Amino acid sequence: MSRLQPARGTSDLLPEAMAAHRRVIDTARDAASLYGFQEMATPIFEFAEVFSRPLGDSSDVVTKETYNFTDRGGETLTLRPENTAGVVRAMISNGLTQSLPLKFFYAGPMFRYERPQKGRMRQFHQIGIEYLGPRDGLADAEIIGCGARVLDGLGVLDRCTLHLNSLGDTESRQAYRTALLAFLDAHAGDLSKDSRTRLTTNPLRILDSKDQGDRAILAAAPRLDGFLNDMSKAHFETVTAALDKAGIAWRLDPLLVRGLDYYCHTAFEFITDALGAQGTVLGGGRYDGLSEMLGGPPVAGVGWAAGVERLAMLAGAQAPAGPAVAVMPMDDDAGVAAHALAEMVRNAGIAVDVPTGGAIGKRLKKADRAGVRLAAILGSDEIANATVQLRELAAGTQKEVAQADLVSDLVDLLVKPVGGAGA
RNA sequence: GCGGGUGUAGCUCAGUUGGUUAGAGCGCCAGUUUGUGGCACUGGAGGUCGCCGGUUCGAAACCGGUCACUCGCCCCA
Repeated sequence: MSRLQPARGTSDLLPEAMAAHRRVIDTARDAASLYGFQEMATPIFEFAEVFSRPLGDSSDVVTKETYNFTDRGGETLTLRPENTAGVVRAMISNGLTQSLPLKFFYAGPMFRYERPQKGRMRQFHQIGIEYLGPRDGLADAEIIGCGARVLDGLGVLDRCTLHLNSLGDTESRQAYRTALLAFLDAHAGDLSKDSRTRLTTNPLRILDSKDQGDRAILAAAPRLDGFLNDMSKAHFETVTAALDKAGIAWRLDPLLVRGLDYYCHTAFEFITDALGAQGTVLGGGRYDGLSEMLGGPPVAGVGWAAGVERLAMLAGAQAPAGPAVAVMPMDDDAGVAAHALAEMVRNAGIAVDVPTGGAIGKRLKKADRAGVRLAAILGSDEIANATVQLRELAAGTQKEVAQADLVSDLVDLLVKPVGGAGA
C-alpha cells in the first residue's frame, strides 16, 4: 500500500467505476423524467441548522455523523448527510411554494462520518426524487413506482423486496409512542444497551434493532398499525391500493421505522440480501412536517433516496466506452499529419484517439484491447499520397483509402456489427 | 465509538521449524520482426516485505505498538 491514500471512507472513481455510477444515475434520471421529475442541485454544504433542526438533535446522523466546520466568516456549516432537507430549503429560499406541486430529481455526493464498510462510505453518492405539495397517498405510490422503475431499469428489481409501513400522522405516532414506551419500560432491564439509551432518545428506533434479545421482546410489543387513526389508515390504504393496482409487490413491515424525525405516514425501503449488511438500496417516505421545521409554510412532501454505490454493486460492472477509431502515426514524423486527420474525423462527430509513442504494433494491440475497432494508419507514403491505411482491428484486414474518403468509410464500417465479417 | 480478519511487485498471490541476493503468474517495457498487434520465444524494469520499536548472531516470518484496508455492531443509501 502506498503512503499516499485518499482520506478514510473516500475513494477515487476511476473510469470503470465511474461508468457504473453513470449508468445508475442516467437510468434513474430517465426513469424520473418519465414521471415529470426535473433535475436540480443544491449546495454540498449548508448552514448547520438546515440539517440539525429537521433531523432532530437526538438523531445519530446529527449527533455523530455529520461533517461540521466553521468557515473564515465564523459560520457553522455542515456537509450534507442527505439531500431532502436541502431540497426543501431550496424550495423555501426560492419562493417556489408559489409554484406547487414540484417534482425534483437530484444526484450527488453526501457525507457521513461513519466507520466504512461494504456499501458504506464517508463520501457516497445518492440519487433521489422529492415530490413537494401533494398530501394524497397517490403521490406516495407514484414515487414508489418510480423507484421500482429505476431498479427495474438497472435489472436489480427482482433481487429487491419492497418493505412498507405507515408511521401515521403525529397524533397516531404519539399515541403509539406512549403505548410502546409503557411496554418497553416494563422490559427495560432485558433490553440491549443500545436500545436502553434509545428509550429516552428515540424509542421507535428500538423496533428495528437487530439484537436477538430485543427482537424476542418486540415480538410481543404493541404494533404501530393498531394505533393509526382513521385519517392515517385511509392514507395508507390509498397507497397500498394504488401499488396493488399498478402491480408493484410489497410487504408490510411493521418494524420498519425511518431514522429521521420528520417522516410520517408512508415509510418504505427496497431491501436486498445480496449486499451484506447494507441491504437497503432505495428508501424514503413522507415528510409533511419538514418545511415548517425549516421555518417555511406547511408543505407536504414525499421522496426517496438511493445509494449509487450500492446500486452500482448490485447492477454489476460496466465497461467504460472509449473511441472506436484511432488515427495512428507510423512514427514521430507523421504526428502532425495524424493530428490534423484526427481533427477532420472529429469534425464529423466521430470520436478519435491518437496513440503515439512506441512501436506501431504495440499500439495496435493496445488499441484493440481497449475496444478500438478501426485504425487509420498514417506513414510517409500515405502522407505523400494523401491516403491512409484503414485497418479493422478485430479481423486484421486493411485497405488503403483516400484521406478525403476516410470519414465516409469510417461511417460505413462503424455501422457494421462488430466481428460481422467472420471470426 | 466497539469487535473479527488481512497487510509481500501495478494486480492476484507463494515464501518451509527464523538463515545469507525475497519469488511466481498476469500486466508493463524491449528484442527476435528496419511500415503493422493478438501466438511463441528471449531479455528487462518494477519491492522502505504497511510503519515504529523489541527478541535474536540473523526477522517478510516471532512479540508489542501503530496505521491502513476489509467484514460486522451501531446507523443508514
